[in-house]
Order: sequence, then C-alpha cells, then structure tokens
Amino acid sequence: MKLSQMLFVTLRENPAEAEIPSHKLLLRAGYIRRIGSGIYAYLPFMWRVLQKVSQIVREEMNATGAQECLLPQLQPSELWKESGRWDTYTKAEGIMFALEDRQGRQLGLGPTHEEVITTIAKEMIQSYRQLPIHLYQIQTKFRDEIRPRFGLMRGREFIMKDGYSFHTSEESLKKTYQDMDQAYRNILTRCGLKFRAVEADSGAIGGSGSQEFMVLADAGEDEVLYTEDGKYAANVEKAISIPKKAKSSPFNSYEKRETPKCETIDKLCNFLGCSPSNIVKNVLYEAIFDNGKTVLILVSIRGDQDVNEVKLQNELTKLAHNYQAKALLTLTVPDETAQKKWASKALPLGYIAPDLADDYIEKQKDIEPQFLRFVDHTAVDLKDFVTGANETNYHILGANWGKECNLPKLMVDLRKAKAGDISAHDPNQKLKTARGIEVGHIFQLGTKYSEAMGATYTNEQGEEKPFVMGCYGIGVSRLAQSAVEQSYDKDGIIFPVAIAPYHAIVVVPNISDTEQMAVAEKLYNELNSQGIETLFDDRDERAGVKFKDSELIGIPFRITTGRSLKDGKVEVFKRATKESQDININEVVSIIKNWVETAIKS
RNA sequence: CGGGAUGUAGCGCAGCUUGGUAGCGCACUGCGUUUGGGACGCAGGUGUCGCAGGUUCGAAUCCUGUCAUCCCGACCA
Repeated sequence: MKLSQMLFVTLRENPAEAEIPSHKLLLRAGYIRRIGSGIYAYLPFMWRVLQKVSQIVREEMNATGAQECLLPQLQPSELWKESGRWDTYTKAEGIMFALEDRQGRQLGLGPTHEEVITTIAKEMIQSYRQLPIHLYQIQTKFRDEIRPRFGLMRGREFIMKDGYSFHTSEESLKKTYQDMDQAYRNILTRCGLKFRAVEADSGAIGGSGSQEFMVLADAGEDEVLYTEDGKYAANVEKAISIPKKAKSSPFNSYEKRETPKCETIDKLCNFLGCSPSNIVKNVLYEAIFDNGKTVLILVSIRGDQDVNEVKLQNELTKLAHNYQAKALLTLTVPDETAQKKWASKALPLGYIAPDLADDYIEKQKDIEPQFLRFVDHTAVDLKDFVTGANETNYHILGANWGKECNLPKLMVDLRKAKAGDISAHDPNQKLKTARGIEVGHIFQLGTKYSEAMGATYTNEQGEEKPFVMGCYGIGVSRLAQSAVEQSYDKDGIIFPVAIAPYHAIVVVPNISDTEQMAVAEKLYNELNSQGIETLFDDRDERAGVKFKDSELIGIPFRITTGRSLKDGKVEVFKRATKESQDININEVVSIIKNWVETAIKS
C-alpha cells in the first residue's frame, strides 16, 4: 500500500480524551477514532491488526476441533427470560442494551451468547452421539458499560471471540477446558504478549472453575497475586492466603472507654496505642436483590484486613433465596443519603459493634428488618479485642465473643488477600502483586444454562440429561490494544511482528530523486510478491517526518533508499531495538523475509 | 448512580474574573527556499463559542436550565 493513497493522518499532540499510553498512541497513530463514548471506528491499520489477531485465534480454535459460526446480535428477550438473566442484565446496573421493535417485542443487543447457543443446542443436539461439540464466533458485542474507559480496553461495542462447548460429562468438559487453556496460551504467545493465567471468580456468568488470562501491564485494571515459585496465581478477587498473625491484645480486662474522634482504624490505633489486628472492624453494606428487597449487612472483620466485595457478593447470592430473590442486583457501602432511606435514627458511624441493634432499621416494606451479620474468620479468632460501643465517641476494649459480644452465626471467608500475605500452598512463599489486563476468560459452566432452559440430550441409557457446558472468551480488540500497552517507547508503538498491520515499510527520503524512487519501487514490489506485507512511504514529505511516522505507527522493519545507495545498499532499521544496518539491495528482500518468518514462528 | 472537571477552528489550548472587533500553536491551501530526524518565509481559508432560555443597547464572557464528554468508585472480554 502506498501511503500517498491511504487515509493516513497522524497527530503530533496527544488527544485530551486519552489517559493511558496505548490509547494515546492508537489515536495519534491513526489506528482508531472515537465516535461516541466507548464507541470507536477501527481505521485501516487497526482493522488489519484485528484481522491478524482474529486469524491467530481462529487457527488455534480450529486446531482444537472447535467450529466457527456467527450468531445474531439482536436477541429476543424470551431467551433471556428463560435463563433468568433478562432482569439482571437490563435493570439497575445491567449491561445489556435493550430495545423494543415496532410490534412491541422486547429485544436485547447481545452482550454474550449463552442463551442463543443453548437454544441452538437444545433444538439440534438430541443424542449423546453428537457430543462433545464446541462452537465459537468472532463478533462485535454490545455492553452498556457504566463507565467506558481507555479506548478499546472497555468499549461499549467491542470484538470478542466467544466459544461454547457441550458435553455429556464433567470429564469431557474438563478435557475441552484444558484444551482451551492450551489454545489461549498459544494465542497469546503467538501474538507476542507477556501474560499470566490466573484463577478467577466466575462472577455473573456463573459456574464452577474459571481461569483468566492476564496481559501484564501497569495500566491493567486488575490486580494479580502470585507466588514466585509459579505454583499460584489468582485474581485478587479470588485469591486466598494466610493472613499475618494478630498481635496479642494489650487489653486484658473489659472496659468501655471514651475515644473521641476515633472513627477510623488508624485514629483509634493511635489513640489507644494498639495494633489494627486487635480491633474488630464492622463494615456496613446495603444489598438490593432482584425482587426489590433491600438487606442491610454488617461484616465484622479484623481491623488490619479488608473485605473482598466479590466474596461477599457470592455469599449474598447463595442466601438470595432466604429473601425470596434469585439474584443480587447491587452491593454498596451506603452513603448518607442511602442511610436516610432506612435508618430510624442516626447511626453511630465509626463506633458500630457487631451486635448493632436491629431497631436502627425502620420498619418498611421491601426492607429486611434485621441486619444480616457476617463474621470473617480473622475476627472469630480474636481475644480481648477492641470494637465499637454502638455509641459515638465510645469503644469497648478487652471484649470477647460470647461474653461482651455475640458472635454472628455466619462465619465465612470474606477477607481480601494482599501482597505480603503467606501463600496457602507453601508457608515459605509470600504473595506478590502485579497489574494485568484481562484479555481471556474460560469457564466451566456446568448445567446452569442447560437446566434453566431445558436443553437436554438423550444418553446411552435413554435418559434425558442437561448438557454440561463450558464457555470461553477472548477480547480481540482489547487484546490488540493490550499489545500496544505492553510494547511502546517514547517514539510510538512497537508492534509484535505477528500482529503488526504491515511487516515492513519502504521509505524514500526524497521522492524527486529518481534513483531513490526506482530502487524503492522495486523493493516494495518484490517484498510484497514474497508475501512480506509492505507499505511504501512515497509522500512528498521531508525524511524526518517519514521516519517519525514509521516509528509512531510501529512497523517492525524499515527500509530506507537514501544515501547508502551509492554503495549499492539500503538502510534497514528494526523498530523494536532501533538497530540499523546497511544491506545490499539484492539481499535485502530475502533477509527481511527471513526476519519476518522467524519472528512469526517463535 | 455518587464525587470531581471540561465543552471556543480538524487536534491541543488561551480569552470568561472586569460584557463591546473571536485569538494562539499544530494541521490544512498556494508560492518560494530547504531536503536523513516532526524545516523556514510570505500569503490564505477555517468557527451555529455544546444547546435552550433569560438579563442587557450589546453575551464566548453574567444568570437559569439542559445535553455531551472526561477523570475517581461499583460492572467486565
């Protein structure tokens, strides 16, 4: 492609809308253009990158025996009502774009395709003889993200590969799950990315086992905890660890003491001269379930620990049926305005105890009249602890469970693991932390959707059984941007050869020099005919502009037909290392071909 | 949704406090010089000042409302 004929516009300044390096660079280099919040146009360079990533994904998926198809984006609400996800996905903090057609039918724009695929399986797969089967598609997804961010990283419209597998047994599912684990590792390796596979929470999609693939980058939205022996890595949401031991309490007799202006753990420790691990901290949460019921929650945890809200959500989801609900809609720490809606009197904030009286909750329809009380394991073991007195400016010291304070019945793990904790698998290993971008996620769904939607097959014994399912996603557009986030320098993008929009670029410093042009044209044609995807910068620009542009857009190899022509050579420059060398004109094509092939193979 | 900010030329911004001619840099067009690291000179084009209402002789500027975008939290590939 000749640059003079391309839509090629680069920006010298950073657009104000961009925050992280990859977003700035993709905008500046003319790969993407923002059309609306979280909505981007993929310009010609970007589209080539996305097609290359898609092709790698496709090859690795096909190699496992999965079959490609294309499912509808416009999905009838009935399917989602059958699976029970219509309300959670469209109401409150839901992420599905929902619309109504002229006949008044309700439709959603597909944020994911479990419902559609399960319907197909239900209709087309009748016998165990047809199983296992794995279908996937590469397609645009729509999600009404609460806050779109970072360009393609969190868009409202994005490209994703999603695959769904159907099995007769857990063993068969596990086999495909393992195949996907390997396929995903292959994909990310071929794309030239540094990544880590981590244990994950399966979240709203549900199911048992789940693993995320994280591209490591400081701008990542997720925190990964891992051990250096390589035996453990997990998303912080899921991570487990052994907390440090609590310090022994300096308060060996019970007393209620005045503690003015000690509404935070820090201030209280300073005032009393004790360790945060001597304190039982009580955190108030407000949960809203899908039937409109509001439940107030009190979590008691050791003062030096934090609550893992994902773990709390999972506990609440388990208890939803106690409130005649199916799903949890929101979980928040109620602010002042939220408290006013249900509090019968001012709460002793900062001085709450695990046994805060239920009469703080005003009797109202749709509000559970009692606190749901959880205690984390770290708080259960404490002796002679400090906690609130349920009275502003007073704490109790030297308290013990069963004596001055009742131990909540629900004892669960709600602790957030953190860097520095001792690993659960080996006491000699400590957890370390890294930031990552989640580009892939694989789930063992089990029978959640097939049961809900009555999708069954007949087994060898002639019995009707629900399908055992798995689902596997890769954010194609997110992956492409994460490659930039992981690989750039002050001059621009450094694309891995396998997913760069072009392999090489031929630069003519001076287009009015006929020899420079002739050699460049010849090399450009030869390279392309040898399968090296090559750009030709034949624009009427100064050499400096062309060099800067080629580095900004991140083409791996650059050939300049300039001053070395007098020796029968051209200058060849490697973007990643910035090394340059002069190579004979008649050798350059085969040398570059070799470089490209070597880079793509590894 | 809660907290913070911003809307002025294609992009980045100034002007607003103290109301009166809409400005700078980059980009763009033409001519000339320059020609291997985002050149220089001269000339030129470019705006519903986010939108609506109000105050005023007069509003980018003051007031009210509204919409959009971005940043910090919950959501996710």
